[in-house]
Amino acid sequence: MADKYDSLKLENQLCFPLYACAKEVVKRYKPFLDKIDLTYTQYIAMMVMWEHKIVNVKELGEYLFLDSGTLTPLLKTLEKKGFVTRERSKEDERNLIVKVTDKGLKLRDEAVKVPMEMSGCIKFEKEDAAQLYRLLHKMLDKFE
Amino acid sequence: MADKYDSLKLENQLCFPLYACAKEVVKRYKPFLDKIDLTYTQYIAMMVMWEHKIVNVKELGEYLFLDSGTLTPLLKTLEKKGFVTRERSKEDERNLIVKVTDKGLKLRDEAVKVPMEMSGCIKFEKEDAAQLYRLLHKMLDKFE
DNA sequence: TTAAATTAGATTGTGTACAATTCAATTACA
DNA sequence: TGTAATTGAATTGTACACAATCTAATTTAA
Repeated sequence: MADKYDSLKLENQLCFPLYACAKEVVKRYKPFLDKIDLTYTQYIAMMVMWEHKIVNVKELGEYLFLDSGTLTPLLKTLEKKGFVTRERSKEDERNLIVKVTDKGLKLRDEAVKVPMEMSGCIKFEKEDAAQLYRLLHKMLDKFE
Repeated sequence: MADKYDSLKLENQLCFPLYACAKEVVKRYKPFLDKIDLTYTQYIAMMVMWEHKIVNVKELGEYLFLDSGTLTPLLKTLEKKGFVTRERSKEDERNLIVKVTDKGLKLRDEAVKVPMEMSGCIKFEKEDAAQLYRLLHKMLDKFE
């Protein structure tokens, strides 16, 4: 039953379950992230901010694999919500310095609930999760 | 060095490499898909069309994990490009029947090059790819 | 059999993603 | 030193993605 178009079947793709899984997982974050007024992309941006406190847009983009076209409006939104501040660097005015605010830091105490709630929602065996984590990072490494 | 916020570190997430990998892979399809005038989402939609020839929007959405809000404009675009036709079912006018056209079928002969070109682009060992495929489908299964 | 419930798509509004371009600041170098 | 090249963000335009809502067609059940 093999034919020359087998490589175009959805079930023979690796990219498709990757694409679909990522979407489905992000979708399942929504009800929990709604409670702390963040979208998924804003949430991972805040993860970087919580850990590093101060970054510029370029660094943030490298952490998140996102460019200024995505980050500029996203950071303006986070600024409007009061979670970060944005200002040009004095040493090099090309750099935009993003800082987490007190309000942003307070949000962290709410956000710690999210990973807990999610782990209750997606039941994936520890072994499998570890394997998946390893393989995805192995792939990501090839992209840098 | 463990603290109560460890669960919020980017490096401790499973969702993030999933999200980032999916994006990076789709991005790498672009130069090849440009040559056949398809976006990634249009490409996977055409995969379903090449295999099934005729589907309605609901079925297509179930294959692709997408809803009408995404598919309606996407199918209109594919119709404009001449790759599919859209018409209401006579038996049940709620159903919109999507059919691949001759031009759409011809495109398949160009599209078979894409998986080949991609496999040359992303070098992932067969063993790892198989593992990753298995784990992603295992996760997708939990979402249905 | 007709009013209520359900179903399939379409529409609207918000928020990404990203390629391509622009702009201003800085750096390199002829 | 002054011009060219580079760099970091912002902007523009296109295309998703999806929640929420709407509409029309069909099914259900009283």
